[in-house]
Amino acid sequence: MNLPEATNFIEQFINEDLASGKYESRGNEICVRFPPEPNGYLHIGHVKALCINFAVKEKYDGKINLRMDDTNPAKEDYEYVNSIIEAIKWLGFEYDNLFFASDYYDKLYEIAEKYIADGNAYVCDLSAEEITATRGTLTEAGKESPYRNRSVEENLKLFREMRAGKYPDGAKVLRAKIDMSSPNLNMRDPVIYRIAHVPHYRQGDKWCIYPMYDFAHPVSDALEGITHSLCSLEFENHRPLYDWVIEKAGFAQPVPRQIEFARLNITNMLMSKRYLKKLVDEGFVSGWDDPRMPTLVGLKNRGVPPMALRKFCADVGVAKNYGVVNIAQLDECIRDELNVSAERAMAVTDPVKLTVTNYEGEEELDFEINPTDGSGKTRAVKFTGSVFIDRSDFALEPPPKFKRLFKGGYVRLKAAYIVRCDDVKVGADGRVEEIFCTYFPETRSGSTVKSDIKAKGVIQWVDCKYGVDAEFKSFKPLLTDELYPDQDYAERLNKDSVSVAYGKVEPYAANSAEGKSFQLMRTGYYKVCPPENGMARLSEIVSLKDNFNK
RNA sequence: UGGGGUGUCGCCAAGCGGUAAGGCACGGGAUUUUGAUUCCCGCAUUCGUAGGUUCAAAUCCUGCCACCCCAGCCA
Repeated sequence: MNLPEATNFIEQFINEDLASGKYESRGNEICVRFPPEPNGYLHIGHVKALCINFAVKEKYDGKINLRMDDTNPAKEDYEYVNSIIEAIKWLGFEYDNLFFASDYYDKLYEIAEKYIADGNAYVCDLSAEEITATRGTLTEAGKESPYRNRSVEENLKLFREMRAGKYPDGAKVLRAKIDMSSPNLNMRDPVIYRIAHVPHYRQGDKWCIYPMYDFAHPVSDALEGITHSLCSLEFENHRPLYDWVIEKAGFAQPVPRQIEFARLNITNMLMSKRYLKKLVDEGFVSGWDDPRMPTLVGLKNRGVPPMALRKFCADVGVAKNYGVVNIAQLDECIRDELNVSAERAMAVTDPVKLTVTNYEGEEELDFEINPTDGSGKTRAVKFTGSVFIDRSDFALEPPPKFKRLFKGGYVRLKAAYIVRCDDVKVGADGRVEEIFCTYFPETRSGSTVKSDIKAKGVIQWVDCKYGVDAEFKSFKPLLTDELYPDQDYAERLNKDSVSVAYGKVEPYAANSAEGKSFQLMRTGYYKVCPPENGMARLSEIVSLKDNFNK
């Protein structure tokens, strides 16, 4: 199932809770949730959270909810919720329920009134700037708001008026009454409701006050009966508030427990929604699904198999250390998946003509579709004795250990014959223009005839008569020097991030369905794109390992 | 300088008092009609650091050092 095994410390907490008998009243059912805010597309960083949560669900035979954490109407939209649902489906995950925090607005409001009634919340008239100014600093306590001790009646009246739309944005907020001198800034009377005369994509104009994350999230978890609320490290400081909110709301035991883990970082991969959105908005990429994007649609569009992403997360594991995984590890997972699933095809990205001078006519040869899947299946490849080979497969002056072709040398044309290079036509500029060879009929691929002729290497080729013109596009990753570049990042990210080569490819690959992936031998894994003016087009998913050029 | 976290191989990461898993990367070898794959083999006497407790410590205690997070009416 490709689920992370290393959920170790998370499992430890869950096991503790289970052992304590905390969940006996609920049949010991473990319930988790994946709570994205629908304000952007899911990216590879989210896959980690998804994998961890689904691993827990699987391990404990529990339940998992997908919950849209949509409490900020200014940023959210259906476009995003749909994309999130599709991305999760693409990864092959099946959640038990789809919920929306916005469906809890009534309940949330009710709890807010309870807070007021219990003296745990108050309406504050301070401006945002004033609240910031009175919050104190890391080392100094904050000052209590002059509105902190309003009566329950007044608070209730004011809060209801806020809801009724009597006040403009920013005029008032509802604050939790906790401790202005807490060393944890999150406990210094955090705002839990703000006024925003902004229509909500699902609730329309029903509300003009919206709950804040710190209030809505714990309550949502509790309402759904979540037992373990897994989130990233930056919420550690919020945990006391998380617990406070649930306790004061009066939820019955067992209440959810928040557990934090380190989020995923990958070298050379930008993982901040904010920057990704900027790349899209400013047109540096074609969209959220641009193949250079680390979004799931981007990765999908590039041709990355979903299971490669899952395996990657499983390999990387879960911990609380801040870490940056080398992208080589991701690439390896992608190759690993494609190695057994992608058919092989021959292509040359820098063609040089090779003529077999003693060959006449044409024939069909058997070409193994995928030597690693154990099927042994072959397909036919036409050969006319006149082919293109890659420039890098021939050397005027072969370097040591060179296994490919050079004058006087022997090499096997993959799936065909061993040939010997007799002559080379070199242009005035020193470039090889054509290679002339002799072939040996008894060395035909698959032949049982014994032959003393041996070749050290095998090279690929595309027949001159049948080969198809092709464009090979490669995407370099969106490079960053640091994780969150301050400026010029978009220019740098975009610079040279696409490169194109033109060459020849077998008609088999050229005529394959769009989206099919091939391993272009000794080059990389490529995805078939729709052809344009008679030219086949393939785009790189990930390059192959190359021990020679290293 | 307050609080909350984290420090184990180049990069992730197990380990929870009994003498350092695994993956990626790297190096070497074997097989190979992809210099791919596969397959072997190697790769931390050492766990941020300094002390202490113990027959025994990466694991317990103490001090120190480094890095990350927190002062949104974002999530």
